[in-house]
Amino acid sequence: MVRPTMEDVALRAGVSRALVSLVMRGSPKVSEMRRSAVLKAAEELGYSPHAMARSLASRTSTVLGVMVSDLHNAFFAEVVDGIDEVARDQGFDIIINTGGRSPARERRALESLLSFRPAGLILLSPVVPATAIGKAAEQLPVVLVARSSRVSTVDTVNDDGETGARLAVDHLVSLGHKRIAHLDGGEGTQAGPRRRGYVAAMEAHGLVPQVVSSEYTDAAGARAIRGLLEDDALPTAILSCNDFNAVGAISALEDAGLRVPSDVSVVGYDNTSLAALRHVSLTTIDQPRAEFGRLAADALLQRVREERTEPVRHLLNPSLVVRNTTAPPGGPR
Amino acid sequence: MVRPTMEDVALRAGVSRALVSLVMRGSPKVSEMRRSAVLKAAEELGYSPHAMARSLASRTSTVLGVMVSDLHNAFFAEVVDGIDEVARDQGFDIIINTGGRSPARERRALESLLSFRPAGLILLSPVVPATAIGKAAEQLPVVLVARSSRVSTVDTVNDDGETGARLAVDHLVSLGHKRIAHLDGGEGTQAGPRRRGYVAAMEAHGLVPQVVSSEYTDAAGARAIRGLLEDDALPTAILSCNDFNAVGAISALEDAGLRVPSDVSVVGYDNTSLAALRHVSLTTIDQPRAEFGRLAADALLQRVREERTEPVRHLLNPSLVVRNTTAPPGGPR
DNA sequence: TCTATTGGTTGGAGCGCTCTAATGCTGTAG
DNA sequence: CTACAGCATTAGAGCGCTCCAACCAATAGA
Repeated sequence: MVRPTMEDVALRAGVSRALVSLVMRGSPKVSEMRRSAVLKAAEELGYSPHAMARSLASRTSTVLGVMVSDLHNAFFAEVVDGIDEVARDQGFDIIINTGGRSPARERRALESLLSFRPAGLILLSPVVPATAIGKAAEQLPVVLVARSSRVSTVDTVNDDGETGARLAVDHLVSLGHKRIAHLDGGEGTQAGPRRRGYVAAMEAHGLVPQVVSSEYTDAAGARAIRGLLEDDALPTAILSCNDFNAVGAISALEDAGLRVPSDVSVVGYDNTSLAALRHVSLTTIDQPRAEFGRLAADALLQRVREERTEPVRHLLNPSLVVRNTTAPPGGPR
Repeated sequence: MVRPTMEDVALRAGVSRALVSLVMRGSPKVSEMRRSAVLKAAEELGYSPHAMARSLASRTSTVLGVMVSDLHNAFFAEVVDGIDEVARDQGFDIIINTGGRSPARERRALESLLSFRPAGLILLSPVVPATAIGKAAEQLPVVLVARSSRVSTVDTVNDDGETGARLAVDHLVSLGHKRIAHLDGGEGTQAGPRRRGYVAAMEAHGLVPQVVSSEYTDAAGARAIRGLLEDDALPTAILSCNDFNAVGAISALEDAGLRVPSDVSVVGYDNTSLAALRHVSLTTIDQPRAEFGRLAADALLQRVREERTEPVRHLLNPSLVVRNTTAPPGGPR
């Protein structure tokens, strides 16, 4: 249970600790003879460098901290894939932590991440107050994904929710829909842009927006539909704030004896794996998630290397994915 | 961008570095006066301890490493919740890393985790070879979740797949089903026990098992059903190897004009959030995921504290969750 | 022959912290 | 008055590593 140190390797290879250090860091100024002797000794002892001691001594770090606000959401998994890809490529490791959507837990997770003194931090849709983010940004480079910031030392990567909502409305209008309601995401991240995009697109088509208050869950989607049914205000098409909400909406529509898409069309947002299930087969808006991760990691590494000081604000274009929950009003011909 | 050190705090509070160290570790042998002076200085400077330096100096760690084989699977998120709960409770932090189901990436993730010299390691359904796990277990306590091991220094936490499959069969039989097929998980983890449990339960009821080769995806579930339809061998009930497979099966059944559960009953396995969606509302087998995490963390911490040396093998009982995809054959009365 | 130069190698300081042993400082007993 | 606890406090070594300056051949240039 006790790992060998550089000293042990040096002793075994008959060289100095400093030389072992050079070999471990792949320095070119080591003779081939010594290098192989050191590597052999390291191999035999099962030695691997102590990341913390290294980073303590070098006053640098090859670790990027990633705070995932919600591990349950597969959305973030794909962003992490993108981050990981770029990080690994550039010789950085990542460590992940999660706050479970609770500000208190997230704060703790942040503290924990910071205590490792990583080279930089990527926060995926954080729920902590902006001040906490600002404080972290004073200590190291920070990149935000799926949350905006005005702090000039913080880079951000977001999708263009307005464009996404417009794509959905355009699609529905092109099918012939005129009465299109939006089930709103309330306080959720990105709910604002999506709502604004929806309203703007409706008005651009000369249609009357109908924003229905809802949330990012399937229960909320179902509830919103039941409300519309009671008020006799059901439109011919629904644009949900996200896929979960859309699936809840579909379920409530079917419960009421209505068919999707013959009677009502439904569009989700996010293109989660859920939407792709044949059983659901939801028309939705796709965000380039892995690209989010890649851009975030790129931006962070630029800051780490001090190649840039002015903030970057990535706004990525979403795209429409047409599946089987949208059709012309009155059903497919 | 430069964080204050203990020295800075000491200077500001007019005490020695050692005293600051005592305060930071909550030692009782510090006068109230000095303590508050130190805390005030720390607060003013925005000081927080350097976890790596601390662990280097103390030769101990308060960090638990968690390797999640697949971040895309929400199953693991709930296990992590359980781990986090226990760890936090006992003053430990967790750092997460992922291997994305690729042995090579996972190996690297493991190395990275080890380089932080955590107090212990929890591996969630790892895909690396047993030898790699054994090697890690020589250096620190290791607990495996959703994967078994015969190494005596490694603890394991698994669900009892045989019992779970039996619960499902019993449920279907009690509804009156006699022809029940199992869509098999192939090489997937836990597929074996589930298959064995299914076969044993069928035989216990005097019924003929029908194992259909499939996989842990919704496409595979659909494919298996299409095969059964072609062969004209469709039973009245299906036990899928997991929820995704079950949803694929349902979708293929509906495509063929059959109704679930009137014509065919379907049972999933895992009780993922997918199963709970009203639109799916899948009868399934629930595993106590958070409990997995809690038990894993408990077991690990026991090893870390050297309270135990003989291995622990937790085998948790799953439970049946009845929703709307099962009914008596011939439809609900 | 003597001095530069080069490339490989090494000792030692120091990163931010913990921990042990020693220190100073009361207060009380002998 | 000295002795000795008992407590709060501190100096200093050391955790495993990096990095700098110094060092030491061996070769090249004068």
